[in-house]
Order: sequence, then structure tokens, then C-alpha cells
Amino acid sequence: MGTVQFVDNHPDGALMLAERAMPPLESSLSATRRPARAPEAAMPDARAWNELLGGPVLGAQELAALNAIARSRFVPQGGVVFAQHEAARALIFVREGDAALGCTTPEGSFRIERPVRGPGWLDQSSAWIDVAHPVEARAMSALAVVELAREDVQALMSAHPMLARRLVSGLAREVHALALHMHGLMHKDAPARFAQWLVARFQPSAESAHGGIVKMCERKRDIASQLAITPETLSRLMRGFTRQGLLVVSGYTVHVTDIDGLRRIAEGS
Amino acid sequence: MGTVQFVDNHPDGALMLAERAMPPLESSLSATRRPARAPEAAMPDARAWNELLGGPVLGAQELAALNAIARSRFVPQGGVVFAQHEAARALIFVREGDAALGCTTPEGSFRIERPVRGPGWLDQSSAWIDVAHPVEARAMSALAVVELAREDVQALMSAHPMLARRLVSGLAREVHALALHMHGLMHKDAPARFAQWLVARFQPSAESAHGGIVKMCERKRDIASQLAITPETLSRLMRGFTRQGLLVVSGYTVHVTDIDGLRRIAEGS
DNA sequence: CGACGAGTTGAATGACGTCAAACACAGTGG
DNA sequence: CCACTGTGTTTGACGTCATTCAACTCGTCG
Repeated sequence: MGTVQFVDNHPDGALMLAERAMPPLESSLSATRRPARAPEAAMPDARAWNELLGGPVLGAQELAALNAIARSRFVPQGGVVFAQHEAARALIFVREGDAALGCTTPEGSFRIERPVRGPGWLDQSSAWIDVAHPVEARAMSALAVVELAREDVQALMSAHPMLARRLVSGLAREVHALALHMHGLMHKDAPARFAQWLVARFQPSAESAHGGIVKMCERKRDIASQLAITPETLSRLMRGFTRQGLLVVSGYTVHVTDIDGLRRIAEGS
Repeated sequence: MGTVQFVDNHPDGALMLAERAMPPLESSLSATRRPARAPEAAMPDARAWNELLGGPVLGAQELAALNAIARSRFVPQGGVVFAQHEAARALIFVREGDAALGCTTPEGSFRIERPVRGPGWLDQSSAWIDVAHPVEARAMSALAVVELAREDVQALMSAHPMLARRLVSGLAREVHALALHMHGLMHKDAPARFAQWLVARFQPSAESAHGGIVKMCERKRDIASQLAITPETLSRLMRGFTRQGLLVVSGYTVHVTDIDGLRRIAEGS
């Protein structure tokens, strides 16, 4: 592979300049798992279905029935899965790959509102009420998406009552996530939102009680647009947190030194 | 009743001072229907159930079954229906009255995120996934709320398959509304959000092609907090729109003179 | 009348965006 | 090995929008 190997497991010093410059092109995660792999033409597995739907674990018949109505399709990196204001005829999710919901600016760039990593729903609601997709969906990496025609799912619901329960759970989880996200947007300022983002992605380290790391596996400008701020502001926020002694930035790895301080900022305001 | 009769059907002039000072206490709407009436101890009617749930019209048995599991309760004006972070054990909606979802500030005042006029859901999602209510619910007027225990609804779903379809529709509508709302919050500035709010409440007049009125039936500070701005900013926005010739403000009635101009501002940015 | 709450207005502050320049690095072609 | 280019990020200067704070008006209620 021509990709640079990051050396992130050092506290400080000479290698910091080397790691700070590498943007995580086409997601460093998939690159490390398998070089430039394209999604395979397969059905979602049981784990994927259970993650997508809520409620109790799925039975074998239900899995088979779901796979029977699922229609797979592939979208190349950067491709549009569905456009804003396009009529929704099916429930649609990404089986594998990284996608994002957002909208295209007049200048042509894409403002990410919400990232979706497979397996995850792109739009499980619009098709039920015959409305257009409220936002656009783009493939951030090569993508395997699956569509479930509304009529097919509806037919399946009568045969398998528990499936209805699971669809309801899935929708309920989305409502909950959206409500929390909106709450944050309405009442929290930029530092609080970024601190919240860091806390959510925080991986505690074995050694330190209130230390750990956060891996940024997207471009910083994409992180910024999720937080509804500009890349410049994000950069200044990171410098500010560093000056306050909350964290140490080395490229795309953030070494958190005071997670409680971040939590306090995330709550505050 | 001691409530003042508004005289809003004049173009301008002498009465403007009289109408501009009256805040719409306990909702001018319910006051005009019946003075200071308390919600009656009754079950939701068919119209209410059909509005709450989506999909095809409900049958008589389904209505009866729903009414059998519904538990009514009453909340006085200003009361808390449920608190933030309180565990959700039931689906809950307001049958009659005006409620609001939001959060209490450290100073004790209530920041409205979303108004709910009965019949409408307060929280139809949290109970399904055993999470706490993401926000607080307050009674803006005296309220009749109805709770549906999760287990009861779940049992009903097996007996009435179409009910599941309707619950899914109801949740889907909420996801859609939240997604649109979030979109506006992320990408639109204050003038655009307020213009959008006006456009949504616009009632065209018979005479003019692009004119009409917007009735504000809440306090302006509550409208402001829905738009995530301060009352001062809202006031300045109204003055700005007036200076641009888009509307004329008389107290709690806005006479829109250029709805297309408002629409342009609502889209823009 | 006086207290109070809602709304308005103005001045000052602050937070965040915009613009432009500089920098770091990957990839390319000499 | 070395310029050269393109992309992503950082930094600083500056502008703008919205909030904050403090008056002030108007109308209600006691």
C-alpha cells in the first residue's frame, strides 16, 4: 500500500509533524481493513439486520423474509444515493461503507449534516408517508446500499407481527437521536458542541483515569460541517482546548488529558 | 370573561396601540372557544386518533381498543407533564390544550423547543426503546393528556395488524418533521428561520393575491425561543421586515403584504 | 398610584464567519 | 533528488450577526 503508516503511540516530540498532515482519504479505517476493496454483492447478515432494527433478536424465518425483499445496489465513492426532494419509494440503508446525509451548497460542495456508517439507515421514514427525502445522501466511500420497497415491508408486517415491533423500535431510536441532536444545536455553542463530539468518540486509555484518545477518521472540514461550524472555527477550538490543557492534538489523533473538563464544557451553556 | 376583545380587522391607525399591548394569555384560541374551560374527562374522539396516528382511517373496533388502554390525566396550566431525563414508560400525547417541549434554564424560565397543540404527540418514541424523555414537557394551558402503556400498545399490535402500520406512520411523520427542523437550524440564519415561520402560518386573504395575515397566538418570547433567538432579535427582525415593506405589524397580528418576498428570504441562505 | 410583566429600542460586547495568506504534505514529472 | 501542483489545514485580520445589558413604554392588576 502507498498509504503512510501513522505512528500515533508516542507521547510527543519529533514525529508530531509527520502525522499532522495526513488527511484520512477514503476513510483510513476501510483502508487498513482491506486495501481499496469494493463492497461485495451479498445480502446483509444477521448482525446487520439486528443493528438496523430494534427490539428482540430476529428469528431465522424473519431474516430469510427480509433478505427476500431486499434489493441491493452499489454506489461509487462520491456518488449520490438519493437527491434532496426526490420522492421516497423505499426504505433505504447502507449495508457497508461510509455515507453522509446533508445538502449540496450552491457552490457545489457538500455540507454534511449526519454521517452514516454501514450498517445504518439512510432513510427509514419518508417512504411510509409518501414524502420526498428531506436531505441528500452521498457516498463518502464505495457503498453497498439496500432498498426495501414499502409495499413489501408492509406485506411482511402482517406475516411477522414482531417485525412491526422492530420497525417501530428502529424509528423510535431515530426520533430519539434527532431530538437529542436538535437539542444540542438549539442550546449549545460551538465549544460545547465540539466537546460533546469529543466525549462521544472518546476511548479511555488503560493507564490514565481521566485520559484517552479520540481518533478523527474523517476530514476536519467534514467534522466541522457536522457541528454546523466552519473548519477555521474548529481549528481555533482545538487550539483553545489545548491551551486550556484539556487535550493535546497530534494530527488526526487527539490525546485527551482531561475528559471531565470536556464533559463540563459539553454540558455547560 | 375579563379578556380584551381584539379588533384586528382594520388596516391601520387608531386602534393599533390598543391591540399591540395584549399578550395572548392562556392562548387566545381556547379563550374564544369557551372562556376558561377545563378539559373534560372524556376519551379522545375518532378525529383525534386519526390525527395522531397515520395511515388509513381507523375502524370502530380499533378505536374501541385504543380507548380501552388509554389512561387520561389532567395537568394545570404551567404544570410539568414530564421532566427531562425522566424514564418514559408510556406513549404520551395531549388530547386537548396547548403544551410545549423544551427545557428549563438554570434561571427557572422555560425555553420552548417545539409547541404541541392537542391533539398531538408529546413523546411517542422514548417508551419503545426504554430511554428517558430527551426534553421536558410543560402545559401552556390546562391540559388533558393521555398515556398508552407500552405493553398495552404492543399487545394491541398483535390483535390489530393495521395499528402497527399506523404507529409506524406516526413515527415516520415525526422523523420527517424533526429532520426538516434540524435542516433549518443548521443552515438558515435568524431572518430566514423567522420568514419560514411566518410562511408556515400564513393565511392568504381573499382580496390580495400575495397578501394575508399571520396570527401570533403565543407570546413573542415563546415564538423567539422556538426559533432559537432572543425576543430582542425577533423584535428587530419584525421591524426590519416592516422597513423592507414585506409586512405591517399590528400587535399580535402580522399583515403580510409580500408573501413571495418572505418565501425568498426563507429559502435564501 | 405603584408593582409587574411583555415588548421595544439602543449601545456595547462577543461569537462566529469570511477572506486571504501561509504552511505541510502527497503525488507527479522531470 | 528536486521543483511543481493540488488539497487540507492553520493562522491572523476583519466584518457581521446575534446576544447581552440597560433603559424605557405600555397595559394590567392589586
